[in-house]
Amino acid sequence: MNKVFALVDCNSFYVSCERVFNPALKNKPVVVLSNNDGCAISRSQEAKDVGIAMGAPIFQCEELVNRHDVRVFSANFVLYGDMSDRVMSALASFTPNLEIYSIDEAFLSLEGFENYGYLSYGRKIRSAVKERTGIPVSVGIAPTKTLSKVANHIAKDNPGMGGVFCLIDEKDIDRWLEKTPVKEIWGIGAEKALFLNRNGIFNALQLKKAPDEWIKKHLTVVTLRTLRELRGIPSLSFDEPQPNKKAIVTSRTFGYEVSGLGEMQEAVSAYVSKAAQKLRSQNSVAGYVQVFIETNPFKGSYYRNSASIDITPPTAYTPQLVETAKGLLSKIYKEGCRYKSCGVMLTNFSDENLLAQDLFKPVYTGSLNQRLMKVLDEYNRRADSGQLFFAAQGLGKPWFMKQSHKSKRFTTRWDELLEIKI
DNA sequence: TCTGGGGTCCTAGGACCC
DNA sequence: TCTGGGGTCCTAGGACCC
Repeated sequence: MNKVFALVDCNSFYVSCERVFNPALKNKPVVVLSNNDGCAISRSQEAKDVGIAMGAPIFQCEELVNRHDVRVFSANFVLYGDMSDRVMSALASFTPNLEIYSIDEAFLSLEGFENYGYLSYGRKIRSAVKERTGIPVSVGIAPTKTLSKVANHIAKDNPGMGGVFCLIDEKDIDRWLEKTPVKEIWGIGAEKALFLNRNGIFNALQLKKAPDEWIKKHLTVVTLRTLRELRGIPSLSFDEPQPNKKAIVTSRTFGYEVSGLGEMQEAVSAYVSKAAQKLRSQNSVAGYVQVFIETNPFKGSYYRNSASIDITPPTAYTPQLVETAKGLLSKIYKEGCRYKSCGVMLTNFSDENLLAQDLFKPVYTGSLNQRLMKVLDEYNRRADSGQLFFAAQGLGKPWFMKQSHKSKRFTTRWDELLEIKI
C-alpha cells in the first residue's frame, strides 16, 4: 500500500489563539511578539499586508503599528501550549498515526484512507479543527512528508483552494515543483539555496532531477534525502509517539542588563530548575550540564562563554543541578560585563528507571531526593505557575523578561477566564 | 634523519527547522 | 531605550589506539 501523508499547519498560530478569545481582532492587523517584547514572531495576514516582516524588531515598526492600528501582544505560551494540545487531540481522531512536529504542525499518516477521498478527508479535518478549537489550519496531502509540505504551501498561497491541497498525481507534482523555488523546500535553507542557485538550480523540479552523486558530494546526505522525497520516495522517518527529548535548553534574554554575580546566579538557578522540571516530566536523568552567558551582541566589546561538566551518576535532583550550574557559572563569569542573556543545557540523558547503581555515590533513583522532586512537581503542576521553588532562584527577579502586552491565560487559570459582558 | 594508516570516539560548531 | 527560544542532525577535526 502506498504511503500518504497529510501535513496540518495552523495559520498564524499565535495570532489565531489570541483571536479565539478576542473576536474584535478579526480582520485587524495583529502581531505576537517574542519574549521580552522583542520581535514579531506571528503575524495575521493583515499585518503581513501592511509590511511587518517576520522576525522584525517591533521598535523598528512603530510607525507602521501606529498608522495601521496594529494590535500587539506579548507571547503567552501557556495559552498557546494549551490550544496546541486541543488542536492535536482533534487531529488524533483522524488517524492512527499522528506525529506532532511542532507547537502548530503535525503529520498524519493517511495510509489506507484512499477510499475516503484524500481531498474530502482533508476538508473534513480542517473543518473539525476549526469547529472544536476555533483555529484555522491548512492541509497538504502527498506521498512524502517533504511533498506534503509543498502541498501545504500551495494550499496557503491559493485562498481559492479552501485551505486544502492534494499532490498525488505524478504530472501534477512536477508542474507544481517547477513553480516552487528551492529556498521554499523543507530542508533547504539560505546557504544551500544560494549554492544551488549558483549552480543553475532554481526550482524544486530542477533539484528533483539533479544527479545523486553531485548532490551527495556538495550538499551531504541530508539533501539527498530531500531529493528522494521530492521524487516521491519516503525517506524521512515517521515517529510516533514522540520520543523523549535528547537535550533540554532553557535560556532567556533578560529584561535589563545584569552585572552582579548574585543576580546571574539567581537567573542560572531559575533556568536550571525549569530545565530539571522538564527533564523529570519525561522521566529522564541528565549526565551533562552546560551553562552559557553573553553580553549584548548589538553593542561593543561582546563577550560570550560557556562551561560544561559531566555528572556521574546522572541526576534530576534540582539542588544538585543548581550547585553544579553555579560552579560552572563562576568559571566563566567576568566582573564588569553587562550580561544580556544566559542559559542552561542538560543532555546525555538516561531513563531514571534504568539507572545503574553506583558503588561509590548515591544514585538518584529510589532516593529520598527523587521522592521530594515528585512532590514538588505534583504540587506545581496543580498550582500551574511554580509557587514552590528554591530560594537560590531569588525573589526579586529584576532580570525577569518584559511583557507589557500579555493576554490572559484563558484556558488554564480559573481567575483568568474569558468574561462576556452583555 | 626520520616520523604510516586506519579505526573509533568525542566535541564543537554549522545548518536547518518552527 | 528596544533585536526570541528550543530543538535535531550532521560533519570536521582532534585525541587516542593499535
